[in-house]
Amino acid sequence: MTLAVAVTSQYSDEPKSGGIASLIGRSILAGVMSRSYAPKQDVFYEGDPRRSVYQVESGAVCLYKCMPDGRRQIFDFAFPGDLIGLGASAVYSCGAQAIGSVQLKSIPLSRVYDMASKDPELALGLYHAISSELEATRDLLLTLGQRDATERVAAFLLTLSQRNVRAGKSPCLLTIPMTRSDIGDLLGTTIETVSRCLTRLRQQRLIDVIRGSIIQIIDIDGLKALAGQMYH
Amino acid sequence: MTLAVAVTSQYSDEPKSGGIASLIGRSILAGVMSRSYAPKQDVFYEGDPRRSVYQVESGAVCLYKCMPDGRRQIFDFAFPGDLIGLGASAVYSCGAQAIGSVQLKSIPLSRVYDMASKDPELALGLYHAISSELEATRDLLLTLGQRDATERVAAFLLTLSQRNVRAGKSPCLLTIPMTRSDIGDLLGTTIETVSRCLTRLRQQRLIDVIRGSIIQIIDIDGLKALAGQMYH
DNA sequence: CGGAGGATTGACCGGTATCAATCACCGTGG
DNA sequence: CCACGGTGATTGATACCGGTCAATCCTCCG
Repeated sequence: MTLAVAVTSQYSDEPKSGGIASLIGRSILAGVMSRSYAPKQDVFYEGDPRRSVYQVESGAVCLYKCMPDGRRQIFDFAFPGDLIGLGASAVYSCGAQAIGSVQLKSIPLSRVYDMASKDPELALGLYHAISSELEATRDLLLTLGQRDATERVAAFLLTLSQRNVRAGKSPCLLTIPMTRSDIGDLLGTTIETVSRCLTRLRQQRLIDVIRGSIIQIIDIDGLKALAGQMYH
Repeated sequence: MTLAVAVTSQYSDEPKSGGIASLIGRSILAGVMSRSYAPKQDVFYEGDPRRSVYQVESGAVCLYKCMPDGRRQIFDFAFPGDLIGLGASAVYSCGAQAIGSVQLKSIPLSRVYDMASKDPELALGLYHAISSELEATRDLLLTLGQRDATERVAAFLLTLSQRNVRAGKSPCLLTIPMTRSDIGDLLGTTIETVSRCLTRLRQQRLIDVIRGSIIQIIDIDGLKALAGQMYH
């Protein structure tokens, strides 16, 4: 059995950075104190020198990039266990901002690379972590390029559902920590459209909006069908 | 000087896989025979077991994913020197198809991983290669999520321009190997809209469409301004 | 020269952005 | 404990960008 197969089977089912996160967690992040961030507080800005990698302990962080005129595109939300800040270039290629109150562990990138240069398994772990991010980003790209507004919202809810499953929680009871504006900036639409799509999904008896920030999925298969499958 | 800095400075300016490509090229791909692919021929399909990594010798390849109903999202075009097929999961997460006639070198992934498991520098090189892909994908995501049709086409032309520069060619004389349909599937619009935006850019004296597949950029700064900067 | 595929242009329509008003939720202070 | 205020969410009316359908044009080859 080659390392390729071993590595692949180890990480292929990780939606995001779970595999490498635990790897780094075991070898490096263990014992590191976590720091608190207030809602809306920036963890790092796009263009800052890339000094640290962070692991979310609690709360949610969004990764985004802004255009000169203020338009904002969110690339992903990071939840407990996820790593943020990995990348090849010398500066962060996107900013990171706390959604609510957040706790993060941080580790100097130089130390990560230092260890990775002596430990091929760790280096390949970094490779796999970024690969997973790339796949998730491509999925979102497919969503923005090909799906209409309702399908986008459905797809978004399904990724939240999958994250719940990964975290050992119910796939159908979603707590939404981010605002409609954040969702809009992720899906390339507006607050109003997100809201309208949610009511449409509610009217179709696919979901139930318990309290704005709490959404219950009633018909997850119907939701998957609407989003265009691909969520096996 | 830590390895982190060394590695960063070595790769940070590579828009895509140039750094790792040359690294792999030197160590592995040297001497490998290249194989020809006919226009529209598939290199690999989404879902195929991930066995090989390819380097484009000549021509252009598109990476894409299709939805059940036939909608297609192109993630990127690969040009000579670019690597395709890297990734963490056991199967290809997207398909690859030749745009015109194409020549590719291929190398078994197992061999790459085999070497990477003994050579941390190579492993970190894979990490950097994927990181660059991620950054390019995020840029496209920003384009699809936030820019209108004309801005998207402008941004697309500018990335082609940058690739030209990277290949040592003129930044303002673009040869477009892909069809309008391909461009539309990259930008999340239709053939007609792409065409209309090109004529609009022509009317604004920003470009000149020499012959459908040959476009001259007249005012590259104007084009950058229209796309919303970010192309320093 | 003629045919075929791709590109352009036009007419029309629908989905989504925009602008605006109302509503719901939650923390604060009376 | 309740009234109040502020922020975020929902809903409605309207405009417009871009998708769709259709016709014509261009370019490349046979």
